[in-house]
Amino acid sequence: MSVTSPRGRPRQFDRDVALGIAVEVFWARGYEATSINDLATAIGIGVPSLYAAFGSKRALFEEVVAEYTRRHAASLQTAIDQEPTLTGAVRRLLLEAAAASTRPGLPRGDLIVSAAVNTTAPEVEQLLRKLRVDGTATLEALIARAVAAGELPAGTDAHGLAHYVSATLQGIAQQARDGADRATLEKVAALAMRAWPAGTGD
Amino acid sequence: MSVTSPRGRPRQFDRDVALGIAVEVFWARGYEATSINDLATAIGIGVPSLYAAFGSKRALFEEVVAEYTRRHAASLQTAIDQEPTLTGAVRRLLLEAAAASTRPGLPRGDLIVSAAVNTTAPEVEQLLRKLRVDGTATLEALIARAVAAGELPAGTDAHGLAHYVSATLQGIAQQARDGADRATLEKVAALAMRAWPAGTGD
DNA sequence: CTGATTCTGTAGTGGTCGCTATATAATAAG
DNA sequence: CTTATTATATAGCGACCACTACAGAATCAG
Repeated sequence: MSVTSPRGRPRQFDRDVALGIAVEVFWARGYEATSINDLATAIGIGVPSLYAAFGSKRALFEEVVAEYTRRHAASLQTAIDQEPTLTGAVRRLLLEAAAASTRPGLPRGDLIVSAAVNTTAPEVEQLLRKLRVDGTATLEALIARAVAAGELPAGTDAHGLAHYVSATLQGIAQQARDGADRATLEKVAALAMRAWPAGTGD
Repeated sequence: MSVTSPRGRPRQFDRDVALGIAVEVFWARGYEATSINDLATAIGIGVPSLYAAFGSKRALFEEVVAEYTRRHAASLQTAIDQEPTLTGAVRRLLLEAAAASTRPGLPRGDLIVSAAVNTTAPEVEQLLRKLRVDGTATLEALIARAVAAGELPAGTDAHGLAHYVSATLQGIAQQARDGADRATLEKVAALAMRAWPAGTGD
């Protein structure tokens, strides 16, 4: 009963599959360098079908960003939920970024970091920038809380430390785009943890 | 005598000034988002004059990259030449990246890092990628030499450490583009040095 | 069946891109 | 002056961009 046939000619492709393909194309080539024609060809449909299903390039990209986050992004929230300490969560976040940025069969790097760096569409650039800045702010709040809770030393600079971790995460994604392999980036992640207040570990 | 008038109608603009303007426009907007028309307008000349002086968009961009490096880039070589230790040179490099990425009146971030991230011109992307990768390789060689010379501990992973420093440099540039101020990025640079083998200092 | 509805393929729209043909303006050489 | 040479401005080239008008195809309800 939940799947009642809608009226009219049925769509000849799976919208979710199409969205997944769009994620990979945008991830690999970026927002501006990906044309509607590229997407339609990769999905295997005509251009008007793509517009009927997703509205516009911008709207599709917004769906792509959400879907990418769901499927592929190393999540700060997941790390927090599953690690007992913030120190462990951050180390895990860095290691997962190294792995996720070099997954065989998937584009390298991070869509949020590199898909809209220098575009003629400022709103798209701003969309990803906001996600990055919000992530840093969330991290800063978590660090401040950990300091207050005594997990991290009093006097820890939450603002600087959050920006340091974000910079390292983005640097790892960039290095992956430039060809660094997973082992190298995991070393980068491990090295980065040496600057963490508690030292090298938990 | 060195400045003899060439034959024909003289050029009505200063080529070096024009190049400097092109550096700032490409630095601010990136390779692909900057049109020939944008450049000609910013310089204050017509499009054919720009082509007569610089050949093509690609050729102009190559000159821009060289000029940018000369005028604005924090130089590893300069840091090496002026600092007695590699440790000091790297710290200086990181701090100068923080400053150079947030200079008032100039575009934020680093042209080499962000001007050609996702383009339809693979050769341009490759040009900047090569500069980044070569920089990392140079750093790795310097670290290996410092280990051999006893400045850094035996067993130091030159490959991982070089990629860590490069990742941090690129992360600093990205954060600057996202709005981080100089003081914050200098804290990031200082934090990054805590992962350096010799500890926090020189 | 008819009629309403929705999707799909063809074939465009106007706009911008990098680049250039052409004519004219400005200089030096003779 | 004339002639050669170089720079400039106008105007436009073909290619691609995001996007869509329109007609036909495929499904529904009745």
